[in-house]
Amino acid sequence: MGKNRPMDISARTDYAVRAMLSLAAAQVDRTGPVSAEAIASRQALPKKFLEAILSDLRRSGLVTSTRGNAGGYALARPAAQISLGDVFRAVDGPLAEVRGLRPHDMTYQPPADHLPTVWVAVRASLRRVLDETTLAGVLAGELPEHVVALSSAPDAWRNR
Amino acid sequence: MGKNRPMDISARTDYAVRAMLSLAAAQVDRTGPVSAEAIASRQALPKKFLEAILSDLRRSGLVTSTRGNAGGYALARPAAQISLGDVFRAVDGPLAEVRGLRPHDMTYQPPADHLPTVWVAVRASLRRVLDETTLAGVLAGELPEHVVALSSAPDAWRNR
DNA sequence: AGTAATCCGATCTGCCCTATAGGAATAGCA
DNA sequence: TGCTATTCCTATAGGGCAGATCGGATTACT
Ligand code: FES
Ligand code: FES
Repeated sequence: MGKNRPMDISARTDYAVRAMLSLAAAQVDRTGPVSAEAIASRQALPKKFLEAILSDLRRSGLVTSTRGNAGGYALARPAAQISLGDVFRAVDGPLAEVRGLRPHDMTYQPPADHLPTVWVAVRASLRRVLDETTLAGVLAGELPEHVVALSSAPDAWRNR
Repeated sequence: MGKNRPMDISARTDYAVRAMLSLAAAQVDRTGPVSAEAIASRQALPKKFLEAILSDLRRSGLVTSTRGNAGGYALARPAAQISLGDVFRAVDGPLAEVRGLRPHDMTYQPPADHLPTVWVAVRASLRRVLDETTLAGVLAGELPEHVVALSSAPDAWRNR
């Protein structure tokens, strides 16, 4: 058995989301830009690694940065207009791939010829959760209805 | 940007599913056990690699094997009672993890404290697709209603 | 000038994915 | 008994990338 899970939320992605949530909180409080150091110490993230991740987020246009004294990072848009899907794509690229290709680019011989439909459904299902959940929503604990429904199902919290 | 996608269906998983579909077809046709060589040549898979994968599937109890002349592999249960989720778990372990841990085992500091709910929803969403799609369903092109709905949405087949 | 940040490139460690090789064990058949 | 086809097991190689850190260059404010 391999060790790479089909769905693996990497440290980089996890850190990126948590950093973005910190920036979202700062946006609400109307305080100025937040330094990497501040985020790192409050969320217990490795500082240098975090710096690299914030660079990715800046290059993707999700955050703005200010250099020099009293500089730091801030969200480029209102937290309600940034989805987790945006963050995922900024640090990891496309949400879902099959052997390094986009799901709909796979071609198969029978009897596997209906597989692309399943792969596309998997990706669509991910998008429904990640593209409709915003930073503001996570911050306030107000998630989309269907996300709440998914997470509150009987054994959604149990292993399988 | 990293290269590991959040959802990455690996070669091993892809091969496993295609091999299982071949065995499902053989089950319908009531022919005997299928050799690794036969599967490999018909689905264009690397034979030795496939052998290792079939070993995983056997250890997980999804397929049975017969050694010696005219031996090969066969599904251990009817194709309608084996889900893609079963196959995924057999070759890759748990469907979804966050930094190597189960989604509900993550603990966060505010303002990230609502994240576990989202992670659990992501996993639940995956389960809804993979655990309810069976080999028989993929073989016949008869997928669950909500899977068809997901895959037939307007831009489900487009990049984003 | 001094200070506090971002920014950039290089580097290190180890793991694990993909794939192959070689042969031992097994089962049917002539 | 020997022949053949096949699973089964162990070992191995190559490459790539995740995770993380260092040192310094650059920028901006006071
Ligand atoms: S490749 Fe089979 S145990 Fe992992
Ligand atoms: S770590 Fe930033 S480009 Fe990948």
